[in-house]
Amino acid sequence: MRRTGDVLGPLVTRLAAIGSLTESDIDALLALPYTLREGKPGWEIVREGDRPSQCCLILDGTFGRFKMAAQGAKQIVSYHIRGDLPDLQSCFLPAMDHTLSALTVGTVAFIPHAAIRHILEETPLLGAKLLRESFIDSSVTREWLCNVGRRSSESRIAHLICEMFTRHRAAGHVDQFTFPFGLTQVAISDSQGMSTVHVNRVLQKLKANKLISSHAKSKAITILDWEGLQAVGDFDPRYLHILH
Amino acid sequence: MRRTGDVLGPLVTRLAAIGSLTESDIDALLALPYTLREGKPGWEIVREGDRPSQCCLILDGTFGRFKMAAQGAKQIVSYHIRGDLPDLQSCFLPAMDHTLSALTVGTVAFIPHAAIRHILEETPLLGAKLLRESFIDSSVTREWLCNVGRRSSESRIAHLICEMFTRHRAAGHVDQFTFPFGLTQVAISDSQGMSTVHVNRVLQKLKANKLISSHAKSKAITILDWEGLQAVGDFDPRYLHILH
DNA sequence: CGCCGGTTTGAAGAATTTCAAAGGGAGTGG
DNA sequence: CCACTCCCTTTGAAATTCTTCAAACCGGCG
Repeated sequence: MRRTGDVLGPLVTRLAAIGSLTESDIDALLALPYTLREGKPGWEIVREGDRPSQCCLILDGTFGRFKMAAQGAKQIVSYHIRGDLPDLQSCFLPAMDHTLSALTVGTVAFIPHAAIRHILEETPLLGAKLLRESFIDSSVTREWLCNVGRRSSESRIAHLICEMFTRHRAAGHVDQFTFPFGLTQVAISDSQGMSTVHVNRVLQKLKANKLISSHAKSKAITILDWEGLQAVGDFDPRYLHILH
Repeated sequence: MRRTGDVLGPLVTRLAAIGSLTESDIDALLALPYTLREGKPGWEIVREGDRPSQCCLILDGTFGRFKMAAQGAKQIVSYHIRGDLPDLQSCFLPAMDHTLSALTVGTVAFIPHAAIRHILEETPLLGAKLLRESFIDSSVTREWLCNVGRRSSESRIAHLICEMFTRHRAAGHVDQFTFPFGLTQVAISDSQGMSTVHVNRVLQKLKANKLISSHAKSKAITILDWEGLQAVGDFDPRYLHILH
């Protein structure tokens, strides 16, 4: 990867992981205008109902998109890490139908819609590579639906860990089988449609079965048995559409 | 709506429901090349793993996209009716990550990827209107995830009925509060992550509470109490992004 | 030191699944 | 035209998973 020292390097890394990029693609991406911003857990970058004029590129940290159901129930519909463009849709649908917020400390770059539209209209081949990111995001949401709808709680959480490991690995975030996992058990429960208590018990079970271990201090997880975890989680990475 | 007698009229109706179309947009859409095909329940139009070279426009019937989880568990991730373009993503992601199949008898038009790509590249403004359909599809999937993850079974099914009613109404398929609903209870259970037995009981409860009534013969549902059904289903149609 | 968010534990209760079987309606073949 | 079959719906009852509630614990930080 060239010039990953650039601020927008994570975007290049991400798009390169899911499609091929030409030199001029990379130049165009790295030349995008942006504004940097940092925040702590709970920071709401865009809220349901907002009509943003810029897209958000995740540079560091873990972010989530969520919707509220009746009686304060929260459903996190996706997690986002370095290189993700979680709200490209806002270029196409004016009003946000969910909220994007920070789950850990993190940094994002805001890229004006106008700059994105310019790419989509003037260089549609590069535009298609950006859109691919969004289509993969949809694919991930479908897999999550499958997870919540049809997998046991143990399988669900194993699947989530497999997914986050695979995505962090593609983002170059992984040391062997250890990767950053700053999600609280509350966040996990809100994404998997279960209670916090149950998340806690399932995590204990995964640890007891020597599939994972966690390091509270470093907020990281180590996968002890990758094959076993994938089997328990019914995990097949094809839905992530990451090039091999 | 002009020229809705045209075979591709449902596409025009759909895109007009979610965005404005110019005369030349309509002409370009109606001039798209296509192949017609009909099928019965169980017909698999595109399968997981396929690399199709055309997109599928639904002209009649109800279709579903589904994924398989371990041990034969099926998760339906979306329903599709007249005017939907359920696999526009196949223009961007070569391999299908799910299967599209017919849930009732139905008719589709296949439109070659090349023709879609031509629109996206040559008339990006019209292309954006096509893409909007896909972004709304993602929004619907997120709402389903919220449904399955965080709503009670009664709320879930009420929500589903509200959604299908609203979509059918936008497609011009509705007579007062009666609309075609050809889904079996098995299909409902596979989409809502519950057992068939439970779906049956919840439907009985909705009927007992005078929220809906069903007509087995005509495979249709009548909503008896639209306000009440929306309240039970925690339904807010904004996620459908249908213009008022 | 004490607070605070997050994690862990126990126990009771509710929602939902599973299993098993019967009932109903539409279409098919004899 | 009847009998038969198939798919879908409906019912009952037991078993299980998961939630809820309530409280304790734990570690970092002001």
